Parts: sequence; structure tokens; C-alpha cells
Amino acid sequence: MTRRKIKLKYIENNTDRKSSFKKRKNGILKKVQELSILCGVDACAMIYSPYEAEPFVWPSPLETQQIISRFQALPEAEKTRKMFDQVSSIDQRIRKSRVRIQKLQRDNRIKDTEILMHQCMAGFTSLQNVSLSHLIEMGCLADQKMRDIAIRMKELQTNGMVHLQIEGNSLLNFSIGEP
Amino acid sequence: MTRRKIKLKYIENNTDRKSSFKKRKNGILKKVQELSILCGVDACAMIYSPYEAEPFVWPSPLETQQIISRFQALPEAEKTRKMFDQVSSIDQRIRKSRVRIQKLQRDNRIKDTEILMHQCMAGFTSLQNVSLSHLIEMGCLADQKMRDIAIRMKELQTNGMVHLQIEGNSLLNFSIGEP
DNA sequence: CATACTATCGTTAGGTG
DNA sequence: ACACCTAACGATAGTAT
Repeated sequence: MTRRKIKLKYIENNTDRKSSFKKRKNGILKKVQELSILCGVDACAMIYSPYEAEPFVWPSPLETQQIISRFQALPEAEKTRKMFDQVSSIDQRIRKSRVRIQKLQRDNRIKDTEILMHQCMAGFTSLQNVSLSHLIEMGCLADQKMRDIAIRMKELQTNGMVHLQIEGNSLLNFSIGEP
Repeated sequence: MTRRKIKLKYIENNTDRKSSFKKRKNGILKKVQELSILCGVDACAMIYSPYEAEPFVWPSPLETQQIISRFQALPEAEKTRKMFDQVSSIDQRIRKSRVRIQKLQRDNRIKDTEILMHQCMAGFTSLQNVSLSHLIEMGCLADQKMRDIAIRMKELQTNGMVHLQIEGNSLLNFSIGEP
């Protein structure tokens, strides 16, 4: 057969790029879910791509939002900067504005919480928990790969793996976006 | 050799679980970076695990924050719900509180922007752009896998792939956290 | 406990209908 | 365009040091 190894370089061909994106998106999703189960970490995934009309959120939009909010509430910039400080002289202005930033982040967290409260009160139910199984049964998911994912999630639900612990102080987060 | 296929189940043994976490974390990171290059999407990754003292943020804390903020600014809940609506009768209260949620999200976005402005003004420079190459050269990264990642990032920089376009309206985001 | 190794498994590029 | 297939590649569980 022809050579299959590819160069790590932007795929110029539109069809090939979209095809690769869809395959790899599903691959990463699966690995994120595996990691959350194998290593007992909370996990959420959001996919909102130029190639698909609907965003894909796992395990649910609400839990995803909560995990992001938790991450933003962390003083992560400060912690990351420790490593930075070891080899580089840091701009002193960071320290000067840190107090101001923390105040803003505090305000922000209150707003996040308020949004979450409203979503809860609105009965915003998880896409997966409420209707994904129906979608599977009704054969509404035309795409084979979407069905694979849906079935995997159903398995997670059956195993009681879907409901996450959202307390705690550590997380692993990946983001990908496109203009 | 012994059987190598594993069951998708929480790894009870602490050593094995940590080992698996580190390997898989690096695997997912690599895949996220590959996806960003191959498919031309913006990408960021945050890792903050119970197994490592320092969080790991790529390509930079600031850009990561910007991508998250962009995601939060999207009316994604509304878009996700479209699919949901197709097969399930939606709780009417969602509609009633949507206007309120949007107002809160608007307020929130302003706060996010303010935080970013302050970080910019503080000259908060990218970890990778400023010091990662120095770290590599100085041999400061003791962990082999961290070196692998650092070297990969250096390659991305060299290829001019690191500076992201932060405009636009779509993204792919993964999060994993642990209590 | 970290690192290196490698057999095996899982992912996916390229191809077909 | 998409869904499916499979050879080939890449990731990683288990092992050794």
C-alpha cells in the first residue's frame, strides 16, 4: 500500500482535513473519557468545531461549565509562574496588578455561580443523561462515529461513571479552537 | 508476554494509576497539539493534576484563558439544546430564564475581558515563548517526558505554529479534573 | 520512585463502495 | 459528500534496571 505516515503539517485539502478532524476529535474524546475512568479524575469535554453545526459537550453542559469555573477560580497563573520565575526575571508589574486581578476574579466567580444557579433552576438537564439513550434507540444519530460515542457514554452511565465529583482542587484541561 | 489489554475501570493500584496517568496525559497532549496543527485549529491545554505539583499550560496561560473566555462567551448552551429539542419536550423554564442567563453572561464577559486586560498590561509573557527554550538549553527539565513535550513545543515555535489566532467563533475544549 | 524498553493494542490515513 | 474497511502507525501496559 501507499505510504501512510503523514507530516505534522496543516492539511491543505479541505476534505482530508475535515475527515482527519472528525476522526481525531473522536479519538481524543475517547482518550479523555478513558483517562477519567482509569485514573479516577473528573473529566469534561467540549467540542465546537467549524466542521459541525452542533457543539458536543460531555458529560453535560452544566458540569462542563462547573469544571471550567473551578479552573478559573484557581490562582493558576500564579502557580504556573513559579517555574517561569526560576529562569527569568519577571516583570514587576505583574505583582502590582495581582491584587486587582484577584479582585476581578472573585467578582467573576460570583457571576459564574449565578449563571450556574439559573441553569440549575431552569432544569437544564444533561444532554446525555436525558436524551442520548433515546437518540440511540430511535436511530436518530446518523453518523456511525456519533453512535459509537453515544454507545460508549451509555456504557459509562450504566457503570455509574457519569456523575462526577465536582469538589476538589485539581484538574486537567484541554482546549482547541478555530477562527 | 502477559496480557496487556486492560479493562476500562478505575486502576486501584496507586503506582500503576499514576504511571498510567502520566503516560496518557502526555499522549493526549500530543494529540491535541497534532490536531491543532493538522487541522489548523487554535488549541490550548491545561493540566493540573494531583500527581504533579506544577500545572502545565500550553501554549500559554494567557492564551488559554482567552480561549476559555471565548468559549464561555458563546451561547453554547442554547446551541447544544437544539439537538436536545428534537427528541424531548424541553422544560419551559429554560426559555423563561434564558434572557436572564444571557444578561449574566454578558456581564461575565466584561469581567473576563477586564481580567485579560490587566494580565496583558502586566506584561504577563507566555511561558513557552519566553523561557521554555531556555529551560531546554539549560537542562532544567529533569523529567524526560517533560523534555519531550518541551522539545515538541520548540518545534512548533520554529514552524511558527505557536502564535494562535484568537479571533473567531468556534473551539474544541477538553477538561479533566480530580477531587 | 523515575526511566527505558518493547510486545501488544488502539488509532487513523488512505482507500473503497 | 459519508460511512465502512484495513494496513500501518502510534500509544501504552507491563517489565526490567
